[in-house]
Amino acid sequence: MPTASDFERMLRGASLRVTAPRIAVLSAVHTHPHADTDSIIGVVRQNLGAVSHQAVYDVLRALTGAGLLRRIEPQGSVARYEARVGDNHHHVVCRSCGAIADVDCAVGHAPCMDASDDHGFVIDEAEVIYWGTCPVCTTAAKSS
Amino acid sequence: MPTASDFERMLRGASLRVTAPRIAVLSAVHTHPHADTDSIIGVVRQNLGAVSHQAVYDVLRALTGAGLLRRIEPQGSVARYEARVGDNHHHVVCRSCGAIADVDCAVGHAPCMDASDDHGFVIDEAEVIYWGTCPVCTTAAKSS
DNA sequence: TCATTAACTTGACTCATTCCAGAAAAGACG
DNA sequence: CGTCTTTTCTGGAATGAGTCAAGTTAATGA
Repeated sequence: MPTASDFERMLRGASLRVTAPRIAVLSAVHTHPHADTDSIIGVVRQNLGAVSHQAVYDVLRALTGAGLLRRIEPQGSVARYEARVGDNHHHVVCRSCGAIADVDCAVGHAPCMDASDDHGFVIDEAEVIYWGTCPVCTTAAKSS
Repeated sequence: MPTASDFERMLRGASLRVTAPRIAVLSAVHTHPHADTDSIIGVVRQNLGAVSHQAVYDVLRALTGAGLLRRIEPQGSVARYEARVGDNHHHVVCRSCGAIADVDCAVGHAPCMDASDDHGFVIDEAEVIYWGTCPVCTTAAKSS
């Protein structure tokens, strides 16, 4: 788990100013992967006290733009954030409870990047979302 | 292009009642692939006159649930609908203008279905979105 | 044709996210 | 260390896609 000074280094590395809300948000996303904005606000407030929701939205956007965070928003869900960036990985989402888990890319280095017919598009990223049922919900469904 | 009676047959096949709004929505989505809800409302009203937005939302949900339409919502975009269902295909989205194009699945029958570590999830669908720049925006960027 | 039940209308409402303007703090520089 | 400039934070209002609820209308099937 990165420390506050690690977060500070990350911010400086991205030429972003170092502020308490930013460190708190970074830390919150690291400890709560795939959390939605509201949960992040809650965690940040637990650590810092009063922080406006606007500040958290701003920080999330700034950090996402700087590449320190990644924003994901599966259908039917609000925006969620995660700290794993730069390694091409994807997600499994549970249709029943909305749980999200990370999935490393199945097919090697730059996978799924081959569209059969790209219609002239210049493709720079392939985003994959697996839909299914998580272990908990699968068990619950069987026993009912 | 399917006719009104084709749409009627599709609705009956899904044991849904045949109503003017439903046929109009089906037709609108067929003629305007990847249209958002608002555009669909516009097209439907051009054909039928007054139709409440609620009716269109209801119809879209009913038809999506019945498998006659498919709902897609790329990040940063509102919900969009398309009529191509049942054939595993994906989408390319232009980062610049938001244009969407269909892409047939690159890797054969049930592709991308192999997550390297599924965390115990039972996966039933893999959704792929390619991000890039469409031909129009690529050209525009070059000439500037 | 009539009864039943699903679908549509209207209008208010929710809720994530964004916009705005002023106050505060951070970093740079002398 | 103190001032200046820029960026960030606060608080509140606004936006907009989508939903809820109650009542009316119309499709279906006997």
